[in-house]
Amino acid sequence: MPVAARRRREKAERRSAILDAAERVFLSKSVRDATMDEIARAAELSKGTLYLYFESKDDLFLAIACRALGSLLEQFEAVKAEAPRGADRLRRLMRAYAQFAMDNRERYRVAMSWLFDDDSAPAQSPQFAEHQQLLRSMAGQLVDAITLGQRDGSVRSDLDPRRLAVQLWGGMLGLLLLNANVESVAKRAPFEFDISAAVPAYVDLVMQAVHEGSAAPDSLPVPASGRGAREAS
Amino acid sequence: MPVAARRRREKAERRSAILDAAERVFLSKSVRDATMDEIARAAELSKGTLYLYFESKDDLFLAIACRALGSLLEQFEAVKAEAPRGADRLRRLMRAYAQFAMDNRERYRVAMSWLFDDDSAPAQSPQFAEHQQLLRSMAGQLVDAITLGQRDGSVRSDLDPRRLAVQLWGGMLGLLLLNANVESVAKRAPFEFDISAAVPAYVDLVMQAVHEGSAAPDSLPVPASGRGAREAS
Amino acid sequence: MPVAARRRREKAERRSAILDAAERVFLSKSVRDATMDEIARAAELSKGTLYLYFESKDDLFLAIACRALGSLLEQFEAVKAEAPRGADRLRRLMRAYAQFAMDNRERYRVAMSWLFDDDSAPAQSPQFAEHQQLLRSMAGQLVDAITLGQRDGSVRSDLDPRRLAVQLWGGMLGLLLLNANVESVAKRAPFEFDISAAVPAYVDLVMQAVHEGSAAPDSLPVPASGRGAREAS
Amino acid sequence: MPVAARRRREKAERRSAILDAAERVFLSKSVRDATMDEIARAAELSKGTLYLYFESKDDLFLAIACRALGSLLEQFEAVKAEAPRGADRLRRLMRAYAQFAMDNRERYRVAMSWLFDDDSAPAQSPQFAEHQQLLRSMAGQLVDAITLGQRDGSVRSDLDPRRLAVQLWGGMLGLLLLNANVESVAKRAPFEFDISAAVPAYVDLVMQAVHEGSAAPDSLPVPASGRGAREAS
DNA sequence: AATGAATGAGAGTTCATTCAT
DNA sequence: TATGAATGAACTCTCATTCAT
Repeated sequence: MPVAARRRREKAERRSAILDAAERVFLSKSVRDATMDEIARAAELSKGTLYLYFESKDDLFLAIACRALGSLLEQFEAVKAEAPRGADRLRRLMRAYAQFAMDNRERYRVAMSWLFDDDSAPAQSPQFAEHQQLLRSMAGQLVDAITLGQRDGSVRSDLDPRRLAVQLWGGMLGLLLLNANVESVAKRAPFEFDISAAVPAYVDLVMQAVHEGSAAPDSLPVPASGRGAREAS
Repeated sequence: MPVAARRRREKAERRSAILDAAERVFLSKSVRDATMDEIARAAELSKGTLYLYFESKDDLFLAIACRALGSLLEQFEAVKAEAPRGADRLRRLMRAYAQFAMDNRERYRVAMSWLFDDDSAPAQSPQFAEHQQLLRSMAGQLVDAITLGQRDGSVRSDLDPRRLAVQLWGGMLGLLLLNANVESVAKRAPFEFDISAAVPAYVDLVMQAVHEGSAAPDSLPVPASGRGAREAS
Repeated sequence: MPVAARRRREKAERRSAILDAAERVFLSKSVRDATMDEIARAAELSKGTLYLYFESKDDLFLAIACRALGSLLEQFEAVKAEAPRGADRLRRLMRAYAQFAMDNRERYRVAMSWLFDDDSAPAQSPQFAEHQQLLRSMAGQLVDAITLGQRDGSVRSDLDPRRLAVQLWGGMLGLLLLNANVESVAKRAPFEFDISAAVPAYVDLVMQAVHEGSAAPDSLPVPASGRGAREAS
Repeated sequence: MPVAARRRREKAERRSAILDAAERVFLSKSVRDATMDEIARAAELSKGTLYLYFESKDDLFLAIACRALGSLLEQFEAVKAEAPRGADRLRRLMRAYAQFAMDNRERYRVAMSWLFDDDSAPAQSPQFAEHQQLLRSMAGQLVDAITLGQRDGSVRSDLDPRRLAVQLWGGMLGLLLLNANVESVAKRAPFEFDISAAVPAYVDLVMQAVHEGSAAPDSLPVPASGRGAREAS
C-alpha cells in the first residue's frame, strides 16, 4: 500500500522539518525563552500541529537533543572502526566530539542545556530513555578507548578509566559550551580571542597528560616511572 | 552630617540584606524559576521596595554574581601574594577556583548560569561593568601566572598565555558545572561516580601538561624527564 | 435493490456502534470532558468519520439522550397498558422513572445534564426535534395519568394536572440527580446515608399527597380517612 | 491606623465587586463556559488582578457559592427564631429556601451546579471547608425542624428525620434547578406554564404528606394510625 | 465511505514591573 | 522610604471542526 508508505514518509519529513524549525528558533534564544508559538511560526504550521508530533515542549526539545547525539554517536562509531590504538582512538574521539560541537553549535548548546535544566521532563517517555542511552553509549566509547589504551600501553595505567573519561568529557564540555554560547559569553567576559581556536589545542594539551609516559605524543610510549601516584583517588 | 551617614549605612545594609535573601531564593531553584515575589517575601519587604534598590531582576541577579566573584577574587589575590613561582601559582589559582566552586556549588551555579543566558541584561548598568571587570581581573590573574611561569621556566613557553588561560578556565568550568548541577546531570547521564572527586585530579592532570618540559603534542616529542615530581603539592 | 438495503443497514449499524462507544465515553466522564478524540478511539474510527454520522458533538450527545429517553418511554408505554387506574398508573410511572434512573445512573446523568447546559445545540436538527418530542410524550403520559385519576376518583381533583405533573417530575428529578451524581455530591455535602434508598420512599410520600381525599393544604383541611392504605404497593 | 483600615475595607469591597461581576458573567453562561477574561472585563480589572483576590477560577466560583449559601443560612436562622412549632418551621424553611432560590436564580444555579461538578476543586482550601460547613448547617436545620415536629406531634413520627430531610431537599432541588435553568429547559422541554408557580404549590403538596395525620394541614395534628409502615427503611 | 493531519481561537495561570498612596 | 494593588503580555497546552486525499 504505497499510500501508507507515503504517509509515513511525509510524517517523518514533517517531524524533521519541525525539529529543524525548532532548532532555528532555539538558535536565537535560550531554550526557555523559545515559545511554541515561535516554533510554529518558524515551521509555518499552527501551534496545534506541533502537538500532533510532539507531546510537549520538553518532548520536542528532547527530540532535538536525541537527533544531535545520534549523529554524534555515528561519528564515534566511525572513529572506533578506524582507530585501533587506544590513545589514538581517544584523541580522535575527542576531536570528533569537539568538531561536532563546533560544527553544530546550536544543536550542541541545546543538547547540553538540557543536561543542566532541573525541572523539565518528568523522566518518563521513550525519548528520555533514548537520550539516556545515547549519553551512556558515548561515555562507554570514551571509557573503552581508555581501557584499550591502558592495555596496549598508550595510556597511563595509573588512572581510573571512568574517572578519566569524566575529566576529559567535562573539560571539553566547558570549552565547547563557551564556544556554543560565545555571543553571550563575549558580552560578559570579553575574551581577546577566538575560543574555537582553543579547542583543538586543548585536546592536544590534555591528551599529552594522558599518554603513557606522559611526555610522549601519540606515537611514543615511554616506560612508566611512578609519576601517577598523585592521581590515586 | 551624621544623619546622612547613617542613612547611607542603612541603605547599604538593606541592600545587602536583599542580596542575602535573593541569594537564598536563587540557590534553592533555578534563577529563572525564582520570582520577585519570593525574593520580597524572603527579604521581608514589599516587592516594590526591591525595585528601589535594584533596577530589575537581572540587576539583582548580577549583584549576587558580583559578590560571589568578588569573594573568589579575594582568594585569588591571596594566592598571588603567597605563591611566587609561576606553575605553582597557577596550580594554586586553579585549586582555589575549584575549591570555591565546590564549596559554593549553588553560588557557582548561579554565577555561571548567567554566562549562558542570552537575553538578559541590556549590558548597561554599573553592575554589568563591575561584573565584566571582575571576570577580566580573574582572567588576568591566570594570564599573569602563566607569563610568570614562562619567565621562570616552570611553564611551557610554547603556549600562548591567553589561549592557555582560556583552555584551563574552560576545562575547569565544564567539570565544575557538572559538579554544581550534579543532581540534574545524574538524572540524565547516570554517572557511576562522584564528579567532585574528579576535580582535584583534573587539576593535576592538566597542570602536568602545562609544565615546562612537556612537549607540544603532535609536533614536538620530548624525552621524558621526571617533570611531574616538581609539582608535588 | 438489495445493495442499497445492505448499505442502509450497515450505516445504521455503524451509527449505533458510534453511539455505544460515545456513551461509554460520556459515562466515564462529564460530557464536557469527553473529547471527540476519545470517542473516535473508543469507536475504533477516525475522528473525521464521526462527523459523517453526526453533525457535531452536540448532535452526537443528543442522539444518546434520545436513545435513553426512547427506552424510558417504552417502559412508560408498558405501564400505561398494564395499569388502568389513575393513581396506580401514576405511581407506577413514577416508579418506572425512578427505577430507570437508578438502574442507569450514568445514562440518566448524561441525559439530564443536557437539560441544564445552556449554550449547546442551535436548536435546529431532527435530533433536537425528536428529543423534544420524547420529553413531551413523557410529560403527556404523566398528565394523562393524572387526568385519568381525577376522572376515576383516585387523584385529587383540586390540582391542575399539568402543574402537578411538573411538580412530580421536578421533585423526582432532584433526588435522581443527587443519586446520579452521588460521588460528587458526597464530597461536597457529606450525607450520612444512601440517597438511593430515599427515592422509593419519596414516591410513596408524594403519592400520598396526591390521592383523592387529601386536602388542598392551607385552604382545605379534610377529615383524615385512611387514604394511604389504598396505595399499599 | 486608619490607612490600614481603609485598605482592608477597599480590599473587601473589591473582592465583593469581583464576585458581583463574576456572578453577572455566570448568569449569562454556564460556569464552565465563563472565562476569566470575561470576568475580568466585567469587573473592569485585568485578569491578573483576579488572581490577587482568588487563587483560581474554582476558588472564585466557590466564593460565590459560599456567599449565596451564607445569606440563605441567615434566613434559615431567622425562620428558626420565629417558628417554634416543627411542621410550621419546616414549611417555612422550605419556603425560605424556595424563595431564595427563586429570588436569586443565578446565584442558586451557580451554587448548585458546583454540587454536580466532578472535577473542580481538589477539596482543599478554607473556601471548600466553609462551603461544606454551610451545607451541613442547612441540612442540620431541616433535620432539627423535623425532629422537633416529631416531638411536638406536628410531623409524622414514622419517618426517619435525615432521610426525610434528603427527600424534601432533593425534591425542592429538582424544581428549583428547573426554575433556575428555565431558559435552557424551556428550549428542550417546552412546558406550557411557569415553573416558578409550581414551587410554592409543591411545598404545600409535600408538607401535607409530612404532617402527622397526613391529612391535616399545618394546624391539624391528627392521631397517628399506622399509615407509615411502608416508609420504614 | 473513511481517513487523519491540520487548524486556530482561546483556556487558565504567572510574573516582572509600575505607580498612587 | 516603603508599600502592595494593579497590570497585561506571555506562557503551554487543548480540542471541535474541516478538508484534501
